[in-house]
Amino acid sequence: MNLKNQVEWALHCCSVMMGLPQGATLPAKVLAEFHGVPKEYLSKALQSLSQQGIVIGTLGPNGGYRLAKSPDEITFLDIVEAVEGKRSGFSCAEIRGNNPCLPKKHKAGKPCTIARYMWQADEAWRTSLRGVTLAELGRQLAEDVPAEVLSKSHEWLVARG
Amino acid sequence: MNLKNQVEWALHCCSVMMGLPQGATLPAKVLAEFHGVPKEYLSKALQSLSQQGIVIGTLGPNGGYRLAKSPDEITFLDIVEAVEGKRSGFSCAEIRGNNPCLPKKHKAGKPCTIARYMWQADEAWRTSLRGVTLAELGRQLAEDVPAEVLSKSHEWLVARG
DNA sequence: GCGGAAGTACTCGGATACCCACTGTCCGAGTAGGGAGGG
DNA sequence: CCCTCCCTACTCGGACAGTGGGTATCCGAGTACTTCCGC
Repeated sequence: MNLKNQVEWALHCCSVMMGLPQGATLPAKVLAEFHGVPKEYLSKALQSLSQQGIVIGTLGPNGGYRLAKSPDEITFLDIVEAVEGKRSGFSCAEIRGNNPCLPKKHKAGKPCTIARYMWQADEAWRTSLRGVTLAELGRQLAEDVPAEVLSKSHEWLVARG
Repeated sequence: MNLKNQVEWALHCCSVMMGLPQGATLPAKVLAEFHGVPKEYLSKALQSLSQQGIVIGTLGPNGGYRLAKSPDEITFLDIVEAVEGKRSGFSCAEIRGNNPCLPKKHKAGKPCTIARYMWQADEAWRTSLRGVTLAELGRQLAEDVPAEVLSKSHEWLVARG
């Protein structure tokens, strides 16, 4: 049940886009170089983010991506769902319906009890992700990463953006 | 990031094994018939449960599987982890290490900030699953499923076990 | 009639093919900027 | 000198192969029951 690598890449990309000056953009090529991942493949993740309205892609020279919303309006869940899809990790195949003792009358009452518990856990996962915004990530990064590295990275990105 | 079908099957199998008389066993063949799934493949899930000490497999005629512990000592998490593995769904590839602005000195301090948040969500998921025991599932099933269906299923299984 | 041993049928357990989705890559559509030419 | 038009180069966006894990299946190892034979 591994999440795709794209999820990790998308999160890191949003993280660096957060530090951009207002209106500035970063091309996928630069983001890929910065993270050491294949450019063409990373662009697929960015496309997903673009389709979900999390980032905005601009064409032409000096084009690229930038965040579509304020960092405190973008949660981890938004990014994860954009790349990974919104449906639950647990899919109920309704195998209880194969029970030979079940009357033909398709009761179709509540959803499967087991699935409910699994979805409940899934919701706990989503709630946890929903509680973390990009702004929060930015504050935490400022604590974890040396200021020098942050500023040098910032310059490196702006110079190439 | 879908979970395997095996997880669903394993949960359902544990659910029906819970109702067995003390010491009685259910062969994989019967469990497969009851749930309408391929026997040979289901047995792989049961093997995983067996290796984790959740169920006990008995060989020979009248052999089969039975729970290894009391239903209130078995959680959803035990079953899910037995089939799906214990490692987190999010794997950090440490792409932050590819940052060209990073000094050569490998700081290797805290783990990646982004990964920490993802693992935190993963832990919330596990905590939710850890809070549901088979006994709890049994109580909920007694509410959701008509008593007639439960008793007929019970008879059907005991007759073939 | 009783005990023991061999045979048998049934079970689990691991080893073996198949297939879809994630991974990785490519090329085309579209646009913004720059330069050349004319007024 | 300034405006307009065209061209180029760069960007994103969708379409195309390769590979690993999940899915499905098979056959062998091992055991408990049954049955048969000898005592």
